[in-house]
Amino acid sequence: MAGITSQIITNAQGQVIGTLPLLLNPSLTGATPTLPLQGLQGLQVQTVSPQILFNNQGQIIATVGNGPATVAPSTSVQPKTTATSLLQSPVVIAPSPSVLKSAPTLSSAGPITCADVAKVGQLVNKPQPAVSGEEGINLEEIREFAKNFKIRRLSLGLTQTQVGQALTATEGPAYSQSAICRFEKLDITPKSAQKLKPVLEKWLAEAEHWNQKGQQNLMEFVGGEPSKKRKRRTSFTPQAIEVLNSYFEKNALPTGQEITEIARELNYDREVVRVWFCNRRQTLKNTSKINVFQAQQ
DNA sequence: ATGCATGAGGG
DNA sequence: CCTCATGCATC
Repeated sequence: MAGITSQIITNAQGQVIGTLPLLLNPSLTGATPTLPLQGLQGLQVQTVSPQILFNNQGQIIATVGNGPATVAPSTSVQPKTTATSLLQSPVVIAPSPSVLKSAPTLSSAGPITCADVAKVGQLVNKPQPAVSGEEGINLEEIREFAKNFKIRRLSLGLTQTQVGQALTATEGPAYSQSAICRFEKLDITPKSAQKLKPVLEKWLAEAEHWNQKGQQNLMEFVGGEPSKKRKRRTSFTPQAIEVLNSYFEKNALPTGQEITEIARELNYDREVVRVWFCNRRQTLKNTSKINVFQAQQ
């Protein structure tokens, strides 16, 4: 059809609303992700350009502007992409050797920065204290990946739940649908996001690889096991929530005795009230961190 | 997508 | 007990 080289489709807000499946490039079989992309943040783009986005199940999950204006003939119109640039040739980056097998089982997720990758020759002390501690995480990189992850996940026709199940089935860190959701929304602390990123990146690379060999390989992988049961979630009444919130505003960290009193007043289990405060504080923090990412929907 | 629950780690 | 990272359960 059209041999136009299109890339990520973004809207005026800089949000990605569509992309192209990268299954049509013959030369990239497993060397696409986990690439040491430096200045370029466009690992999501390849060549080709269908106007319909469909997953490996043959389902159409999105249409890339079914109008005659989205994909202009020779005008690679670029609405307002904030970061992603389209300076990418049809050829893939490089046959990254063994970058695919990394085991970030725990923290210490090396804050590999663009600069570091560029100097893989010597690998000396990193003169970059910028990436350290709590607020030294590569936020924009994570943000970029989160956005990408979702697009590619959808291209594979997988739901957050399936990814979670697959992640649990595979070796390595396991995560749930909740985690996937929160990651995509960046409704987590930068630290968590940084830890999750390599895991998802690796998994996604493999998933795309299997997808090329046949969707069945991919699907058999997405198994899923039943799960354990747990205490039923307490549901506070709107009134109780109001009272709790008012207390929280006055004091987000009530003492044990105060908690006891509040619990008695509302007639809820003391432990439940205590946990409510804990969660409230945590939610507040995570919500605040979002501003750091400043990229919510 | 989000609320409450769980558990590990730290004091 | 708290914080934090996560997840089951539920909206």
